Amino acid sequence: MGRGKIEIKRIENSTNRQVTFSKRRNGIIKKAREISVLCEAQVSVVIFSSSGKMSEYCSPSTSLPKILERYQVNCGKKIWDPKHEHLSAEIDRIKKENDNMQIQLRHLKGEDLNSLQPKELIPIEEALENGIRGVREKQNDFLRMLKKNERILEEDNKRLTYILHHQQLAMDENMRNLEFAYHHKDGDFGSQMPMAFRVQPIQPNLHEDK
Amino acid sequence: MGRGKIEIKRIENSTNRQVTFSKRRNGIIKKAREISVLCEAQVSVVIFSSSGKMSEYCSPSTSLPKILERYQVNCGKKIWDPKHEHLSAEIDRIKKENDNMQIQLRHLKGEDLNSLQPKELIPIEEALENGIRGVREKQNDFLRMLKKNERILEEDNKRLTYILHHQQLAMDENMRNLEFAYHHKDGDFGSQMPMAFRVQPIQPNLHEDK
DNA sequence: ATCTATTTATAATG
DNA sequence: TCATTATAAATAGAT
Repeated sequence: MGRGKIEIKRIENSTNRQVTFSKRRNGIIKKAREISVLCEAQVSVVIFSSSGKMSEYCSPSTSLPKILERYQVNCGKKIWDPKHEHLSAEIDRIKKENDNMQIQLRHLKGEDLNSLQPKELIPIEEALENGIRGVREKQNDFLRMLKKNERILEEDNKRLTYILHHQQLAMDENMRNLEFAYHHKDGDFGSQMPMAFRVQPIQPNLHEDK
Repeated sequence: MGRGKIEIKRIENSTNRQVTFSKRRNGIIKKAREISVLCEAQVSVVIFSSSGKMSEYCSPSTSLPKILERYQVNCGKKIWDPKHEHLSAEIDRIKKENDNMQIQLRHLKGEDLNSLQPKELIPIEEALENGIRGVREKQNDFLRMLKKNERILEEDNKRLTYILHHQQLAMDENMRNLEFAYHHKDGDFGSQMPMAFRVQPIQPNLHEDK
């Protein structure tokens, strides 16, 4: 139905194929809609283009799950059975894996050792020794880091204290000079110098955080 | 498309409706087959007549479950049945459990410790110490058992050696008596006494087995 | 997208 | 249900 007749075989020209797909897909979906109205049929159409785009039609008053339900009842094919089997197998596989790990864990925790032969204890002992070595190493790393941090902070502290001390001395000197100057001009102006200007050395609690 | 145009609305005449259904159903399925060949599309069509009769088309090289799988992936709608959902949930649960154990195991083996805080190392260390204590205890048990076994075997050995020694003496005594008797009767019959009767003490290698 | 010559589907009929 | 056929609808190819 068109300017020329076409054979029903793959359309090689990709543009043509794409165009034909669009037209015919619309055609099918229109027909599906029509038959469902004209004849009270329940229709489900799902179409994937070669590029993966999906189109769908489903009669009003129903839904894909309902259609599938009827499908299974009707033709006896269990649509989901293969999927179920696959999932069940997967579960078995994972559970087995799980059990093995469970056993390994219990052994490492020193439980259920009665079922083991003396030779089987050796790799477990080695693993535990490796483990404890690793953990202790990490702990030492942390300790070293803390110590180093502490040392740096202490040095900072010392430096700051030193600077503060010298500032203090300088300020005291200034004060004395000011007081001297004002006493010898027009009275004790120096006594109005606010206390806030006096520097207080502080000891921040630097060792506590992180 | 026919002798007359028809409105797209329910066909009231039931015979007519049935006939139209047959024709249009064939038409749709033909079109579905055509588009899937012409355009490499994957198509699934399921049609129920008002009387409940089912017709189906599915592109070659695919199947309803596959189409539905893609459908779900595409539009996100969950159309699988409760059983399926249950299994999926189960898998998720077990996988999570698995991951947790995996992490625990790796930590106990002293791996992946960098992601941990110092405080988190403490329970791991304790678990490892417990574990190694358990393993060493078991090893000591085995050792004690072996020592005990050895002691028992040694005592047995001593006892057996003692008995053998006395049997030897008794047999030597008998031999002498026999030789004496035969020398004084009709010749040296005693020299034909087979050597096999002479008892050899044996030292079975009891410490090696098990 | 839109157009149109032609093919195809199908409504009516037997 | 099947075959025929006149006509509506779909669409291939062109623009």
